Amino acid sequence: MKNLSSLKSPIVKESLDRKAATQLRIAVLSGEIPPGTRITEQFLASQMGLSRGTVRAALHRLVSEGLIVQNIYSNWEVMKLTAEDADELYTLRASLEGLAGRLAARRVDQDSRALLSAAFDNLAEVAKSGSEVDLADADLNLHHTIVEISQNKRLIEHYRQVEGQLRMYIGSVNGLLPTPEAVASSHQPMVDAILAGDETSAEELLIEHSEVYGEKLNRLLLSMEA
Amino acid sequence: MKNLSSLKSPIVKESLDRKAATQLRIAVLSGEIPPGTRITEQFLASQMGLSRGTVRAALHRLVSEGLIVQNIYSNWEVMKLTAEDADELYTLRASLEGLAGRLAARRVDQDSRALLSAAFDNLAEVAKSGSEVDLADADLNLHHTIVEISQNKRLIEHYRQVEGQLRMYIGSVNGLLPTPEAVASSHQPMVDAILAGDETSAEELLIEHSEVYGEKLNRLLLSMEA
DNA sequence: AGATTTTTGATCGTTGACAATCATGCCATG
DNA sequence: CATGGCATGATTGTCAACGATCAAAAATCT
Repeated sequence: MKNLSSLKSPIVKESLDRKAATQLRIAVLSGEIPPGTRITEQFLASQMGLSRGTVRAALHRLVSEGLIVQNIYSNWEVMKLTAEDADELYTLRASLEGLAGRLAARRVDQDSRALLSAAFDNLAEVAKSGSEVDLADADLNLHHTIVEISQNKRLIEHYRQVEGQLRMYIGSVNGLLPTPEAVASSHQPMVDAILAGDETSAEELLIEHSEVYGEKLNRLLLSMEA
Repeated sequence: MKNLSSLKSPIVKESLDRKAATQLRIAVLSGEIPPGTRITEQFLASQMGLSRGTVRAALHRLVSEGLIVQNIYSNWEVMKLTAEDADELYTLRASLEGLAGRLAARRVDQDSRALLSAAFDNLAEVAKSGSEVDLADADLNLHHTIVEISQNKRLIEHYRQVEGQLRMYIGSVNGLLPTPEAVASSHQPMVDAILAGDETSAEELLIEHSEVYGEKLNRLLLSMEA
C-alpha cells in the first residue's frame, strides 16, 4: 500500500492525568501560577474536577520536567529559579543546541529547509508587528525547529525539558530580548549555516548564541535579586 | 552538643514508589527482566507486596528514565533498544560528556582531584583482576565522576538518564569493551587533561572517546540483528 | 522568652470498585 | 479466503474513602 505520510502520527491518545499535566504546564509557564507558589492536591483536584490521585500523577509529570518541586509529606511548589539555575540551564542549552545545529546541518533536506525558512520568516514577521510575548514565542519556535530537524529523538526529548524551564525564565524576566530587528538578524547566520549544510559553523553559531543570552539573563537576574 | 560525625547522613527518606523504582531499575538493568518484556501492574504489585497505585508511580519514574515504555490502556513494556537508538544515545552522550569534561577541567579542585584519581585507580585495579561486569561498572563510574565534578546539577540529571539506557546496552551486548589494559589506558588522557585543567583537551578527548564506543556498539548491534 | 507538647493539615499509601480501552478469537458474510 | 462485526477477557484509567505518616503551626508549660 502507498505510504500515507499524512497519517504518520495520527490521533493522540491522552489520559486525564496527561491532559491535567498540560493544563498545569500552561498555567505555570504563563505565569498564572507564579514561581514559589505552594500547591495542594486537594485544591487542584477540586479546581480541575479530578480525583487527587489523577492530579498527583500530573504533578509527578511536571516534577520530571523540572517545573514543580515536591516537598515530600509537605506540599508541592512551583519551581523557583535562581541566577545560578539560569547559568546551569544556559550552559546545558548551549551544548544541546550546538549538537542540534550540527546534526540539523548534516540532515537538512527539502522538507526541513522549508520548515526552517518558515520559522525564520515568521520570526522576522512577528518582529515587525507582534507583541513581546509573540516574539519570544517565535524565537523559541525557531530553535525548536532546528532541534527537530536534527532527527535525534533523544536530543529532542532532552531539549524539551530544557525548553520548559527556559520559558519559565522568559515569563518572569523582562528585557531579555534585544530590539525586534536585532532578534531577527541575530538568527540569520545560524539559519544560513544550516541551510548550507555547514555543520561546524552551525554548531558554533548556536553555542555562541546561547551563551550570549545566558550571560544577559544572568545579569538581569542578579540585578533583580539585589 | 557534640557534633556526632557518624550520624552525618543516616536514614534516607525515601517514599515507597521510589524504593520500588530502584528495585525495578536493578531488575531491568541486570537483565533479569529482558528488553521487550510485557509487565502488568497487578503482577508487579503482588510480586512486590505493594498496591497498584504505588507500582504505577514507580513505573512512571522508569518511563521518564527511558527504561520502560507505557502502552496506554494496554500494558507496560521494558524498553527495547535498536541499533538506531544506540546511535542517538551515543551522539547525545558525546555532547553531554564533552560539556562535562570542559566544566570539570574548569572547576576541578583538591577534593575532586582525589575523587577522579580514585575512580581511575579503581578502574586500573579492576582491569587487572575483576570480571567483565566489574570492569564495565568501573568504566561507567569514572565517567559518572567526571560529570559530577562539573557541578552542573542539570547536566548531572540529564546524564543520569543517558547513563541508565547505556547500562541497558552494556548488559545486553558482549564484547563492547576492549582488553582490560586498553580500557585503563584509553582513559588516561582525559583524566590527565581534567587534572591539568585543560578544558579544550578534556572536551575533545571525552567526545572522541564516546564516539569511538558508539561506533563500536553500533557495529555489534547491527551484526546481532542480522 | 524559650523549649516542649499538642493540634492541625497536608501528603503518602492502601483498598476496592467501576469505567474505558485494547487485544483476541469466533463467526457470519461476501 | 479476506473482511467486518461482535462478544469476551485482560489491563489500564479513574475515583472515593480510609488510616498512617509527616511537617509545620499553635498551644502549653517551664
